[in-house]
Amino acid sequence: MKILNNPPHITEAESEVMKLLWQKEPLTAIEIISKLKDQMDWSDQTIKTFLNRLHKKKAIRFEKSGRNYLYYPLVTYDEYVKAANRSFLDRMYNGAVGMLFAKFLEEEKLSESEIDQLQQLLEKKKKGGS
Amino acid sequence: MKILNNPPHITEAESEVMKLLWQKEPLTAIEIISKLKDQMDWSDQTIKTFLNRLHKKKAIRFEKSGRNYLYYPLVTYDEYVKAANRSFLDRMYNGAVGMLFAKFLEEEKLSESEIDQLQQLLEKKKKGGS
DNA sequence: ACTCAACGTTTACGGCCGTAAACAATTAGA
DNA sequence: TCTAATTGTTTACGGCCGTAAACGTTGAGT
Repeated sequence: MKILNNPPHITEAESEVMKLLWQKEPLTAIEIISKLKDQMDWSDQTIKTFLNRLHKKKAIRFEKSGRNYLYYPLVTYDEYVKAANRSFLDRMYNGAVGMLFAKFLEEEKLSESEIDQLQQLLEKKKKGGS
Repeated sequence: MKILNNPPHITEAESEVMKLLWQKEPLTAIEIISKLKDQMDWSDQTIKTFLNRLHKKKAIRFEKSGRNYLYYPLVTYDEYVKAANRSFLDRMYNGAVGMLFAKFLEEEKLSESEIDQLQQLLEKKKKGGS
């Protein structure tokens, strides 16, 4: 019995709206619009479009409380990241996580402490590995 | 003095053409078209379009040798993967490799041997870290 | 010299995405 | 009750992408 369907696809611009909602929920339209207007240099109309599209694809919902509309995310950050990761992993590495790690390790410089952290994560994974 | 510009953006469909060329170079148009026709169920025209677009964006080049056209990649697989990785890393994790690793480790199951392999890679990185 | 096949080039078209204007509805306050 | 502000909805438009038809060129063989 499958309950959770795949989260809807959230585009990069739309994700800016979601990021706000993942930080604090709910937000009013004014809050969302004014913040993104600054940060992203978007017009109000543009932001309204994204809110509308996100609503249509059921990534957010809103309630009206008097004159204010309150926005809530319906897709969690984790669902979003997970879906994006999966899709990238499949596209680029045919699902082979090992390959992905190897490539990133080869390309990106990691500080010693980052490496230590990863080693600890791997150790934990080895034991409790869920 | 900058010599290498960023590689052009190669879309998913286009990458199917590139994959062939990364396996064996050069290839003739017939080879490319007939292979993708089967594998991808694309029409000849579609494949020609991709060849053309890839050429326009300088991801491939071709030579005419008599009646045959020979295709060569201009973008290497490594450049392609590297650019895609960078772009994904920036988009999703703001460039923080550590975060990316943590998320993938959390989500994907790794076999014990894969974990061992990664640990070795990390060890090597720690010492010789290029 | 002419024709057919092998290729490249141009044009097209619907869908998604970033961007935004214009229109509609509703409600708090004058 | 009228108005202005707040917010949602509809429509638009150019660019990229997947998909493909139509057209043009050139060279090998007749």
